[in-house]
Amino acid sequence: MRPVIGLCDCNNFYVSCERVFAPSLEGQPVGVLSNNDGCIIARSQELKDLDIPMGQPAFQIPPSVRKKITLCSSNYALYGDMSRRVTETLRARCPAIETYSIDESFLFFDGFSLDDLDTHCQRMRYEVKRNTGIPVSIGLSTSRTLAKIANHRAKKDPACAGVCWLDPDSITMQELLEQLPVDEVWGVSRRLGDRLAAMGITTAWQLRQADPKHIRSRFSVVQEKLVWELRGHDCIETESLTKKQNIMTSRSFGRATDNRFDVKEAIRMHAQHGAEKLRKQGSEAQGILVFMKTNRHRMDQLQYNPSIVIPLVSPSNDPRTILAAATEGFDRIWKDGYRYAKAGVMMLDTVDTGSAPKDLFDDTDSQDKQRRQALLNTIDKLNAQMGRDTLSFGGKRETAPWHLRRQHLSKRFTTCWCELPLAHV
DNA sequence: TCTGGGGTCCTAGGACCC
DNA sequence: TCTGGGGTCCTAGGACCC
Repeated sequence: MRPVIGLCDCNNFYVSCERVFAPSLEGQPVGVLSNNDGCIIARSQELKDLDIPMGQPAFQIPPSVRKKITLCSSNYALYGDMSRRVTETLRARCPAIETYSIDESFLFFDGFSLDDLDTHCQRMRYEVKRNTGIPVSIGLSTSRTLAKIANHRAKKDPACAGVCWLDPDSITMQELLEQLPVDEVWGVSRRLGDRLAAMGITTAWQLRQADPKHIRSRFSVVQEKLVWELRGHDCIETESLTKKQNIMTSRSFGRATDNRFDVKEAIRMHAQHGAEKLRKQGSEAQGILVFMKTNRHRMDQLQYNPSIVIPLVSPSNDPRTILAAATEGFDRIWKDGYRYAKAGVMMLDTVDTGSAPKDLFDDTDSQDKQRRQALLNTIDKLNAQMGRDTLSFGGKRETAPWHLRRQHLSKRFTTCWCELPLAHV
């Protein structure tokens, strides 16, 4: 018997997080918006039932519908912390766990008896709900791809009560795969789906029956693995995702701007956040990429989307080094006369801190290095305790045009003392 | 007025080497 | 007609994910 893999997925995660602290939203159509209150990125079932699609720009929702629904700005401080709490609860019942995204984790049930698994998973669901208020569903099979499919069924079929085990070689599995359009399989999107359809493969079952070698020759090793996954063989690795090779920090601006100072300030902020993310994962970047963009939707405006890579002399996560490189990059690509709508910085080709060979020309003595490290540790500690950007290099203005629009933001209920929910007696 | 922000992996093809 | 053959490394770009 192959080992059982589970996929635990939080139901409508962002919406569920909002509902934990606003119970009146229960049963109501609720959506969560992307940064800048731009597009719908999460929907409650009630909102899905109103045929509001994923990715819909908020301003395109008809006023008649807009009146009936609640839209929230995204609150990543809240969602990130809730996600951590969900994972902690799961880990207590299943130590072999692999976080896949903010709302999904793979669970590895090696050594568990199949007979007890349903009860065990029901208990996990109950505990997550009790400890965090978040409803989850668990799908079980023998590969990640099939666990994903089982999870979908766990959500949709009331008879499952939130947990669904699918034997890869059962009739039930075959029937399910025969009804599943191939482009709804994890890893197959519309484009690939069209190419498969041209070969006569339109259902997940047909893909499973296809010759893996043939699929590999027509597509790539990724799609070949998919065939094996559909047959119940676990062959997709996801755990290498722990340390990021590149770290992107970027945001669209609340308002577009042609002001050099504004854009530079945004880039400097992203550079500092990037350096902070590097230190958090114990990495140093070997180079940084700086970019800015005009609004691609405004065809009536001049477009300019420059980017530049600035290599670092030696790998670094020191905000002053990163800032200097980002500023240099900015100065080299900046042009007057455009209305910029977005800017960002990417930390490139990260390596473990201290793993790089020593730079021969680096004459900083070790005492200097220690002082520098102590300073960075203090900055990180303060920002972690007191909130992001409590301490930063160069001031920031609350009114800068690049600040996010967040008109419907909930509180940081679980990560900020001054925003704890209040109980009224 | 208004349209997200991250990531990963794979392949093809060029540069370069012996 | 025919222009060596095999290998590595790097990068750009495509495709997909949440």
